[in-house]
Amino acid sequence: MSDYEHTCLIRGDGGATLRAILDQICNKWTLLIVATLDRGTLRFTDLHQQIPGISQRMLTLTLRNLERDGLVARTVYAEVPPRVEYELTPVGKSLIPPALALAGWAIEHVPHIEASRAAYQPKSGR
Amino acid sequence: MSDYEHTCLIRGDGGATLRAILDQICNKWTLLIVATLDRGTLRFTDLHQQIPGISQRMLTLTLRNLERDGLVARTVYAEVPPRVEYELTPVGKSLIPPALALAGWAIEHVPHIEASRAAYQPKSGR
DNA sequence: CCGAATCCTACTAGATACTG
DNA sequence: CAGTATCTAGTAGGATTCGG
Repeated sequence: MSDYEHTCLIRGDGGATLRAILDQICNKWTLLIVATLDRGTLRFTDLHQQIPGISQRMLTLTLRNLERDGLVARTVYAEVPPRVEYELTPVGKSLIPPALALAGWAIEHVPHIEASRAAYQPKSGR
Repeated sequence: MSDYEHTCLIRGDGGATLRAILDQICNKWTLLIVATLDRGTLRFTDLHQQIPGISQRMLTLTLRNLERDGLVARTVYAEVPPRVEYELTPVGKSLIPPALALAGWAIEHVPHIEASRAAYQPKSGR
C-alpha cells in the first residue's frame, strides 16, 4: 500500500492530535522512562539512577503525566520507609513497538543526517 | 521477538541520539511538512497554504532544518519571479513509515488517553 | 525514600513589518 | 514569490530547598 493514502493520518486534523501525543512523548524524558520501565517494575530511586542526568523534578513531572495518561501505573505501599513502584500499563507497553520503529529509523539514519549537517552550507547569510 | 532486547535502541546512549532526532521531528511543524511533501514537490507558497496556521518564519526555519539534515531538497530556479521548490529526499521519504506507525498508535490510543486524563485524580495535593 | 515548592534561565514559536 | 529581521510571550527544564 502506498504512503499517500495514509499520510492523512499525520495530516489528519491539521496534525493537532498527533502533535499533542508527540509533544507528550518527545518531552525529553518520557520515552526514556517508558523504555526503562519496559524492563520491569521499578521504584522511584531506581528510575532516578537508571536514567542518567534526570532531575528529581523532571522524573516526578514526567511520571505524573504518564500516570495521568494511563501509560504508567503508580503503586504506593504504606510502609516505613515509603515505597512507590512504577510499571507500564498495557497501553504503555503498546507504545514500545512504534517507538522502536522510530528509534530504528533514527539510529539507521543518524550517520546520513550528521554527514548532511556537516556538509551543509547555508546559501544566504547564516 | 521480545521488546526487551530492543529497548536498548531507545536507551542506547542514554537516549541522547534518539532524542536529538525526536526533538527535530517533534518541533510542531516538521512532521506536518514532511507528510505534506510526501504528496509531491511543492513551492513555498503552496506549503504555506496547505499547512494551516504556520507562519512564514516557522515554515522557513523548519524547511532549513530539514534541508540541513538532508530530508528535504531545495531547488531554486533563477527566474523572475523567483521560484523555489521543495521535495522529499529518499531519506525524508523513509521517515514516513515509522512516523505513520507512531501516528497510528496515537490515533488508536487517543480515546483511552483522554478518558484516563478525565478520570485522573491527583492523589496528593495539587 | 519519595516527593512538592520555588526560583531561574534558555529556548521556541508567534506576530508583524520589511526586502531582493 | 520567497524569504529576513525584530520583538515578545510562553514553556520546558535545571538547581535548590523543604516536607511527610
